[in-house]
Amino acid sequence: MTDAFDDLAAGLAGLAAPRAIDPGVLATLLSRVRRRDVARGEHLCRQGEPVDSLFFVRTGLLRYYYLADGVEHTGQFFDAGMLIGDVFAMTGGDVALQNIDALEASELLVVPMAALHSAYAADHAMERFGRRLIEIGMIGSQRRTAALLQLSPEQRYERFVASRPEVARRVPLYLVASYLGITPEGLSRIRRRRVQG
Amino acid sequence: MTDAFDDLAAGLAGLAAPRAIDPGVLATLLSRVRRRDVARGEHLCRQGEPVDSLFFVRTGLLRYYYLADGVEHTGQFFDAGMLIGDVFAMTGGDVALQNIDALEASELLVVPMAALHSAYAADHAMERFGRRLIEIGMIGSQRRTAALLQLSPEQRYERFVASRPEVARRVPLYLVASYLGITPEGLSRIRRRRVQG
DNA sequence: GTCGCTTCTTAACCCGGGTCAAGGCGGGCG
DNA sequence: CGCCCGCCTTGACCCGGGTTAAGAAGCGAC
Repeated sequence: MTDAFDDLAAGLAGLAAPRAIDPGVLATLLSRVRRRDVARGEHLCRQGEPVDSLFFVRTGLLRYYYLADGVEHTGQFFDAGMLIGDVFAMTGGDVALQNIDALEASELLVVPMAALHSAYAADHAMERFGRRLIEIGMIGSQRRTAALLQLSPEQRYERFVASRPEVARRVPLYLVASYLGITPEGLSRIRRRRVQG
Repeated sequence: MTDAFDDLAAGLAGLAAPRAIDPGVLATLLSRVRRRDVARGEHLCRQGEPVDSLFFVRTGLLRYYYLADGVEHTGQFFDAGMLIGDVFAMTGGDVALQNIDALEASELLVVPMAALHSAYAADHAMERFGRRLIEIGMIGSQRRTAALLQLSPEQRYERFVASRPEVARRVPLYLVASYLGITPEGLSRIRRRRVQG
């Protein structure tokens, strides 16, 4: 499982690295991490159903989305190096509020929530690390809210392409539309305007 | 400062109460909490400026908002019993990304971030409590994102009134509009439709 | 009382994106 | 090879909310 640690450590290097975490606690946590390969289209969880893990994306691309009267609304995309999980389910909610599926064949590391909670309980520094992770996610979530409030669909599209060009290339446009909160037809028109005007 | 503790404890009772937190650590934290009364319209922080505290709302009503080319977009309202603070500034970002102001004359408890971080460092259970707080905020933020993605302004208004009737009564409509992501005129039309039919 | 400010509403016009319906295109599979 | 299906685009029409401009109601200050 050393390679799992390397990937996780590398992926999380941008955050305050887990320096002070007790090596034994970390080893125990990592020993419970499993690899999992998922095919494009495969679901890791569905809203209303119980989940017991969160996922580290080693390669590939995933998203979480909400389903409202037949329409999918994409919350966020996750590519290599990111952690994806249902926060509600992770914090005692037991069932997921979101759906998570793979947009490409992906290679994941599966972190059992029970193992994570054990690690939190066993080591203060680990708990702190978890707090930082959520805080960073919270800032991203608030930024997304701000974007939805203050930008037009067209501006959101430009900003999305500018900030995540890699993801924008790999994701089909109808999913980009569902992330921007518009229809595929709407996005198509926006793109045409950009080429012509 | 006992009354400060009571209020905080009562306000946070809905969360996993801070039972296991070391009494000494808690006492030290609470000893550094100060009361502050703010007038309607007063700002607690502005985007781009440093902040060093977060706030517990004892009475009154506040909000945070973003300013984009002269237009205010309200992120969330906070009334009695809630904690309000700029997460980015609270996590090493140093300056605020948000503006916070009082919509009514309010009575606050001011928690210095330095004191909070000391308490986090001093006690594992306190750190965990902080993690839970952020997690709960994160779930709320994701719910808000989902609402903006999948509901029309009209639906968002209905849902807002249904879920926070107290706040809806106390907040001027032009601020409700800025929370819903529409203009006061737009909200006015929505309300008229609802009355007529 | 009245001046002035804030808040809310109304009306007219505009426009972006939703909706519906149709068609194009490329790639996988039989 | 040819078919089908997933993905994308286009066009026509509609409609909600933005924009602009104006005015009404409430209310505090003087």
